[in-house]
Amino acid sequence: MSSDRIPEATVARLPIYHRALDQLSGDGAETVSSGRLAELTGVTAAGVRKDLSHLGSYGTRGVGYDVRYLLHSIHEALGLRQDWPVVIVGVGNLGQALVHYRGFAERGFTIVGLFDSDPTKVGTDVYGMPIRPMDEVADSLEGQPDVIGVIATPAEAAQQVADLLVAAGVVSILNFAPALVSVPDGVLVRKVDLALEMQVLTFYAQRRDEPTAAPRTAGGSAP
Amino acid sequence: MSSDRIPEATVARLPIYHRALDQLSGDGAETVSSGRLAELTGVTAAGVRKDLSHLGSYGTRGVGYDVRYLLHSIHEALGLRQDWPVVIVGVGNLGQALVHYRGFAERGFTIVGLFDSDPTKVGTDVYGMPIRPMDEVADSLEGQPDVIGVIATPAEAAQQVADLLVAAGVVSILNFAPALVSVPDGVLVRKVDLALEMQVLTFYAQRRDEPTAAPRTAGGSAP
DNA sequence: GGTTGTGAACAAATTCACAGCG
DNA sequence: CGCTGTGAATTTGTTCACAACC
Repeated sequence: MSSDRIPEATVARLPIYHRALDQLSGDGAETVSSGRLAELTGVTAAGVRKDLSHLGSYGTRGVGYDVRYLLHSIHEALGLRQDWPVVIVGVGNLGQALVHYRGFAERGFTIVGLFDSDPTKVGTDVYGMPIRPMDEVADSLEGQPDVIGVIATPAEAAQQVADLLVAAGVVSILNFAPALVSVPDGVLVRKVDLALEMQVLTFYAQRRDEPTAAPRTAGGSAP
Repeated sequence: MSSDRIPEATVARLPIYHRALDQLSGDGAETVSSGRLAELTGVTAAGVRKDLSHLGSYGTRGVGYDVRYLLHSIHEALGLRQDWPVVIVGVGNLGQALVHYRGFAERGFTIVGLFDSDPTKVGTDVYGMPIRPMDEVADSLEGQPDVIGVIATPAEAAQQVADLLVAAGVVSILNFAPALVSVPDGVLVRKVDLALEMQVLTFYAQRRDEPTAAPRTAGGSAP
């Protein structure tokens, strides 16, 4: 159903479909079946159909989905029509990796500011962008709506940085620091924890040969 | 129940409890209640109790959980008693970020090899570790059991690298490339997608002021 | 008193299976 | 005939509420 609210689990898979469709589109494919999308994404065919049905994007029975139309629908649904300004706080290796990350620019994320508390970093450039001191965060966002703040600092600084970002008017935060940050209502936070997935992996790895539990060839948000 | 299989959702939260307990332990706390753990992790108190009940780790009614004992239990459950050797393939910014990542060494992950296909990188050092050519992956893992392979290459190379790792005997893979990799049965794969969470964020961000769906202050695996 | 452990109720997500349609 | 869309069944996960216990 098109008008229903899209389930969280489905939302988490939309970027995966988006990527697959992007590739299919680049390869010149006109249509794609749920079965083929299943292969490309690791979701089951029925799962693909259910997910897509929430978008209201109609496929054609006996044929499949129109690649360009579906890509467009998901693009819109994810809010990727507009460009999203991003500020990155903490320009260590992870921060730099994010600056260089191709996927960002490709998907409409524009980095508008880099900030770090380390005075030896402030003033230097990363990819032509100057690293600025923390106390300039608020000023630099003056008048910019819908800015996404990225926390790429050590865990200890995370809450402080989150407070700073919120004070500067940021309403969406992606937190790479391995720490829980609390924010006022109305501010969205999502977190990515590099070590967490590794630890989940060891949980299943050590049980690999035991007769017990069936693990999974699953990914962070796959099958 | 101690003997039941631990639900996947619970497993995904164990590292979060582990971190909170690590901190509590460092602060000298002897016991902790499910309510306090809830505050520290963003899980509900009842959720904490249910999760911990799967470990069979008994708390004490009226008192709470013994911090050190619980930390130990989770440590064991996650398989962190042993040291896990890790090879990183792809030493771009992300690969380097992983090499520098404090959390890794702290949790018993030891990087035993860095590999890259770029000849200008091969031979150079990162943090005292030499970057080696791809064709040495198999040799370098000779006789090493339980190695975890990390894919930190661009998407195009991911499948190829996965094949290489599997051929070298790796049975657990953490994939940071935004691509699905397929592996034989018995090989575990988990994936982390840096851009995915950002796109999920924009999905909810654009709906922020609409009268519709209630978003979430949720994180990748939180409330 | 405070806090755990858990069955029972509820909600969300996945899988099945098939009718419906091009 | 092939493939979508979807109700129904199933599984998985979360929340509630309270008895059991220190």
